[in-house]
Amino acid sequence: MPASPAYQRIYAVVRRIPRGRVATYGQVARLARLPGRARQVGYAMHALPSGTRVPWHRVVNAEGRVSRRRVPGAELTQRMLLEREGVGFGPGGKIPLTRYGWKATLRRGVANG
DNA sequence: GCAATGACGCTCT
DNA sequence: CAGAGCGCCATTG
Repeated sequence: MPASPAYQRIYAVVRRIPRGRVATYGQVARLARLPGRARQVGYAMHALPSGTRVPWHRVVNAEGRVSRRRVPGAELTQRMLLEREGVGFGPGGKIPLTRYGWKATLRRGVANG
């Protein structure tokens, strides 16, 4: 069963995250035209199958940290994948979003900075 | 349909 | 900068 349309948009946005950068759940939600549904973004990530091509590991929370998950240790995997792409972690395991944050660019004629 | 859960974010202190 | 509280609402049982 295909994922919900909303999920498809979320995945589409996540796929646009460039390598070596990260986006926040809220950011992805807004880019997916689902403002305020940051939680659902996380839920969509949780619903991803193993072996997916969606770079879910490039999605972190607003604090620039890897969110705690139900399964301990899995967060280390995400961190590993990010470091492998060149994303650096600061003290406290926080990623400086000012440096590695994805500067989102909306398509479809939406003006961007 | 109802109640509980959750890979979150913003505001206030 | 760090911690606590409230709001958000789709998904799940």
